[in-house]
Amino acid sequence: MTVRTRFAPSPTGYLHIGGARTALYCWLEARHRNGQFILRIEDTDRERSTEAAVQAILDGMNWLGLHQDEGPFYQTLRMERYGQVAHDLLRAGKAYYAYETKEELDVMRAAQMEKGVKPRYAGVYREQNEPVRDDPNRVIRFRNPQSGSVVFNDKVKGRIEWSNDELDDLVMVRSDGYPTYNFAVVVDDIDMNIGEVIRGDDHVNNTPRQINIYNALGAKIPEFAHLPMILGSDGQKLSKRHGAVSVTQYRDDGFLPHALLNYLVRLGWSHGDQEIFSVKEMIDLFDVGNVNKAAARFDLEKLSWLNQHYLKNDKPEEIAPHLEYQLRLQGFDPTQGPNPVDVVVALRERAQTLKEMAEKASIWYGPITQWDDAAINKHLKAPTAAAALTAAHEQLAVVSEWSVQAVHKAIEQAAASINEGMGKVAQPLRVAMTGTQVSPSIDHTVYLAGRERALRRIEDALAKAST
RNA sequence: GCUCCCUUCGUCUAGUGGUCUAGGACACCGCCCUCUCAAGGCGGGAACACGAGUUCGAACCUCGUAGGGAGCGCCA
Repeated sequence: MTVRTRFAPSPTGYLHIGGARTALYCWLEARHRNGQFILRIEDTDRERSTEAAVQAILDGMNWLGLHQDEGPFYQTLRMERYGQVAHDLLRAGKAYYAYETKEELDVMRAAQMEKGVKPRYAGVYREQNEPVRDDPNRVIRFRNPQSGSVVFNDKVKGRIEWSNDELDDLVMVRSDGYPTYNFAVVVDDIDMNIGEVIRGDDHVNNTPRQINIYNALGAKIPEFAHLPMILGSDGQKLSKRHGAVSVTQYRDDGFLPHALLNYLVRLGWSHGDQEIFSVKEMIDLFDVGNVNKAAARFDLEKLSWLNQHYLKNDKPEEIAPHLEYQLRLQGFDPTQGPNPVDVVVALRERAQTLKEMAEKASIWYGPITQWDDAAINKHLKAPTAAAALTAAHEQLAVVSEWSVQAVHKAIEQAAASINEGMGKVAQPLRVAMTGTQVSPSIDHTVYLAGRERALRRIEDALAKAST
């Protein structure tokens, strides 16, 4: 028997880090157990759901490569079905109509809070058996059992027991005819044959009431796995202040999807001491039963480390398209400079993100915009600078085939010709090429500039050196 | 207020009664390498929230305390 899991976001905003991890775990669990992964959009809250949010979620999932086997299904397209199930429950006496106004309910709750008891529905309609009547306040409530308790074995939290007298008669169908979350999920999960419900642990409290609905419907109860939250680096709830926003923001900040996936899979789950996981390894090794119970903090530095790990270890040809995306994002034309593959090779040990890489690469795709005065004074105005630059210019001008090796050799010869070490030539040259004293190895730095641009920059530097 | 959940280095975690003077990774510090910056190599400091109990023996089991979180909607 195969397992079906689902990711069921409500489209009220972008796909954030917590949601992405939930999606990843659902996807991994389905793949690991050879099952199906279903995507469902929970859009019954018409006030807050937007089409743009749906698109943002789809974009995020797509970028991460978490492709669903079925869906996306939209709850608003299943209205008829919810109505039908609600009426079945009504007919069976397991649900009833109630007519309190929101104000009446508020008063009820406030009074209970004041008395120090847990606020629960305590209206009259449960017992009154009121027939259907036309009333703008008419809702359908679930007749929750009043005694006994609900027990379930959460795959991450363990055994959880909930007394039924903690639960009240929740609204299943609102006065506007739309189903509420707790009712719609159960109907959907039954209809979609979801065998394992994996979601954030803010839903543990809802689980007992949902189990009661499963029972009322005579349906098989799925397995549950409630994932702990992801906190910001300060231990507080994730919010915009942490910069931890939509997953596509991580794309634009220069992270590789695989790096984010690897980071997320290790946040709350582990396999011994292993830190690096290919997607295949994740699928093979992941088991939602091994997920930690405690919330974890999001650590951008570790994500960055992983990102650089993949920058260094993936094939440069695979990284290059991502770098091109960044270059364009920063307003550069990747065709007006060196092959991005070569840039990746030169910079991958010097940048943790593609954004950083593109910033450092800007000098090869456009003019030097930042001149470091200290660098000019120290290296271009050094006593040997002019001679070194002139020698380099001579040697580079006659290199027959422009390659990293040939450039390296030319610079060596330039140094030899003026009886100086590499440093005396490399540093002025570096400033000439970049405007700063920091860059990749000098041969790569010159090579990537291209011969014409390199020679021109040496001439410009010579001019600067003499002023 | 009530209910439920959580607690190992700064952070992510290993650990399921003896092999733990608690292991790995990120970060941090030092050294080496070096044309700059990195990357890399080597080394270092750093944790079982607290208190009782069970046991020959507890990071691991039980209870309590403290701290943190979630929920108590015609939101999801």
